[in-house]
Amino acid sequence: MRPYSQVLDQLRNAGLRPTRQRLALAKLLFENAPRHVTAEGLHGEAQRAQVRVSLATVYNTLHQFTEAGLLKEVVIDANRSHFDTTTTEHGHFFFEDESRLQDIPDGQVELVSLPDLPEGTTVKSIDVVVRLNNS
Amino acid sequence: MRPYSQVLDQLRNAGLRPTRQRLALAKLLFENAPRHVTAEGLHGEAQRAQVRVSLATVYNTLHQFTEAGLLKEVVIDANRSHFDTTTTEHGHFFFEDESRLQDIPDGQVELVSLPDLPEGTTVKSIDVVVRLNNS
DNA sequence: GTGTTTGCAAAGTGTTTGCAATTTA
DNA sequence: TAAATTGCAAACACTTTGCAAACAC
Repeated sequence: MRPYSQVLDQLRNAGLRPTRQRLALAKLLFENAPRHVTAEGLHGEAQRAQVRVSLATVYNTLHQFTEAGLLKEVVIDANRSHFDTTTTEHGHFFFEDESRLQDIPDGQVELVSLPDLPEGTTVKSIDVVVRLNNS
Repeated sequence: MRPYSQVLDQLRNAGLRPTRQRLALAKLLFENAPRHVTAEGLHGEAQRAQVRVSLATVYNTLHQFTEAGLLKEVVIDANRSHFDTTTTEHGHFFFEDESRLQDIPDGQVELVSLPDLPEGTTVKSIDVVVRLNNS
């Protein structure tokens, strides 16, 4: 839950100018958070909301927001990149038939323990995905 | 651990003719199992082993083997498809800096419990990925 | 022989990039 | 007005596909 009002500050802190496009995309993303988007999907939404923004800019913006810590990229789907407004650690359901992502409520997918790490490595993230089929 | 000798039978059972290309790829895959490959990587290996096989055939073969249950596709990397000779449930380390995959030993990444599933769904698989950075 | 498989090259898909025009500070 | 950002179209990387030739049974 990241109030949209904080977003402007976070853009500034990340050295990102609050352009019309970024603000519009941030609004779509964070006023409806928590949520998951693909570039294509967010672009379509923007168009439907009468926001003129190119697909290239949507891609750039998603990556910039990710670098700024506003989003987390979720690698789950061989065909498409997904982004999540929730950046804290949590698991995902992935509906294979619809290529749709859904958060697993906190506390429902804890690991028994952290595995022994290979020498000279640090954990970047731990991703738990429960892949689901209909029926 | 799937002995290479079983592979011929499994190809037959899957209705796949044991062609020169399939046998050669199966040999590379299962004589060195457990292991992880990408299409590009396996193709390179085949060439180095003097096996003439096209990249298109490598792709086709990897998918056919996956459908036949000989391999499991691991979606972990936004840029490339990875395949694993171990088809039973287990976690993975992913070395982000090298785009390399490694199995987590059995028992080191168990979940405390299965989360409540959304209505009308069944679990296809549960994927646990520990993403690692060097140092 | 008949149906399957292969390899090539072309097409496809999602994503990134170069650069001129535009916008922001 | 200097630097950042956008949008377009082209380029890209990986993957899939159509089809004629080669192969398996």
